[in-house]
Amino acid sequence: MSNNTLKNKINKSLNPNISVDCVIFGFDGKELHVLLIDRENELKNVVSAHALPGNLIYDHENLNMAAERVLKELTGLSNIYLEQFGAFGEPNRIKKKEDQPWLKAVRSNPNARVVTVGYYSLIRMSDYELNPSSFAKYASWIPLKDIINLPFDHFEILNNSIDYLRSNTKIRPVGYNLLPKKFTLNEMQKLYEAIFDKKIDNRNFRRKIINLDILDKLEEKQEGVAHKPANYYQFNVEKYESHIEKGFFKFEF
Amino acid sequence: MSNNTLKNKINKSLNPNISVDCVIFGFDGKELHVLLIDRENELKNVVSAHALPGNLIYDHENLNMAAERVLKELTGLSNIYLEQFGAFGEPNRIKKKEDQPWLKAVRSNPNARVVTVGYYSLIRMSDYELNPSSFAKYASWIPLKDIINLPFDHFEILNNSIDYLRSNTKIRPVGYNLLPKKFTLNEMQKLYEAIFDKKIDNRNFRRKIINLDILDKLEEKQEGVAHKPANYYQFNVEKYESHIEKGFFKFEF
DNA sequence: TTCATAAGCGTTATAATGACATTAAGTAAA
DNA sequence: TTTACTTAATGTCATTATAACGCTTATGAA
Repeated sequence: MSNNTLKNKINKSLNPNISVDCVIFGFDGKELHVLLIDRENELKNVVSAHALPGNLIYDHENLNMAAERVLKELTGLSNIYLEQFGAFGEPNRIKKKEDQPWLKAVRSNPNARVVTVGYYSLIRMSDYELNPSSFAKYASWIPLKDIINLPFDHFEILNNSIDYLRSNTKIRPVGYNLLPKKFTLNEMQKLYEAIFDKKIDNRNFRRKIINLDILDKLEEKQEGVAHKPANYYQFNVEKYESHIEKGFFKFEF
Repeated sequence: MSNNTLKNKINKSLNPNISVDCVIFGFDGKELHVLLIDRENELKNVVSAHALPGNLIYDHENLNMAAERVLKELTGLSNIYLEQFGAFGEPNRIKKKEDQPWLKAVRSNPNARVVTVGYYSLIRMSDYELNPSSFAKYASWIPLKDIINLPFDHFEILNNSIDYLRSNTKIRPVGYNLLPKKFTLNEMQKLYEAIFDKKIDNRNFRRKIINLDILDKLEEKQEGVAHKPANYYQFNVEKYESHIEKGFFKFEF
């Protein structure tokens, strides 16, 4: 084996100690959902069938690339903007007894100590529902409120990601990756209500979001609805980006 | 070797793939400083003598523990509250040519791919100046503005930590770990000015910080100063904690 | 005594906030 | 064609937060 071939081989190898886990949030217009993989495909009778999509990284890829790859491999999703929100490194984080069978089934080195880096993303649920890849059947949207435990430290990771999402949402606008291209202000408000899990006054929400000056009001209105049709809006990407660049602004209710 | 001894040996081993790096900020009343280690002690003629204190983690410790240990080993500092601000995992982050001699000098596996987790802390500079441990001579406070490059990706890590510190400071009060136990409002203002690198109106600063209701005004005043002596304040830990618990508040100028 | 220095206080005009109720525009059903 | 139903959309007001601004005070030093 030449030096080069060896090098390639090394570079393509999974690093036994570092993984990424992805928390993918979706919004169906009513509540937040999380995309979880169904481990029954790999092992019957696992204690908790669902888990965050995650896996070891390759030595030749950076953490973002790894998160994107792993997400694609496990759910079929690609071209997703992922944001890192924390590293999780308790030495016993994957040592729980009930998690061992699954680890042994999928890892060549199931006893290695693994530090994982958490990534999260907000996506349009419809994108995933409409374009299932061959892998898609192994993952599904679970309403956030129905998730009461997860294997490993995934439940802790999930809770961390929610905190992060909320913090983030308070200091920059959210929804560009989560709402449809065209959306009504009420749809956007519903999203904020879902994220913060509380009712928001509609007049104040509108005033505030309009004053941010990151949305363009379109000519188009809803059609075929049995009530006053709502105006469609879309993000003005330029203003939106510059707003995020410029930094913080308060966005609380 | 018994199974147990083997286990202990494994548990006590450095993980070749995961490190922590610490960005320790200090404040001397005027400007922010960063605690950097001096690598000349380990290798003469390194391109950049200074580096962030950091090293590989042990398999038996979690990331926080590792950061605390590494910091202690390299600088003598202990009992420091460290906060994670990000993971850095570019595959080539420690592959720069000029960094290789040092790596070869200090690492048993200098070619391993290492993902590092960044921690930062704010401490009273005087604590470190007054209590140098035997290791202390290998580290020193460098004014932030004088740091123009660092080995590996440490400069990027440093810049990330500054962003994080600023973001953090905008949404929660800072200074509990950075200011002396007793401090004047002007000292606190100077700290905020150092963090944001801008002048703040003193009347508005006072109003805002007082309204937060996290400080206790002490009876004590400055003594021996050639001007009106300032009142000392201290953090009211209970109110301070509950403020942080409760969550966000805007603190901008 | 006065000088230099930083401390500490207060007002005002403007902007942002939260609380609150009614009208408008469309479809569906009677 | 009228009425009912549903969600969209708008405005005011009292309160609070903000930014901008200048003067007085307490002390040690000269």
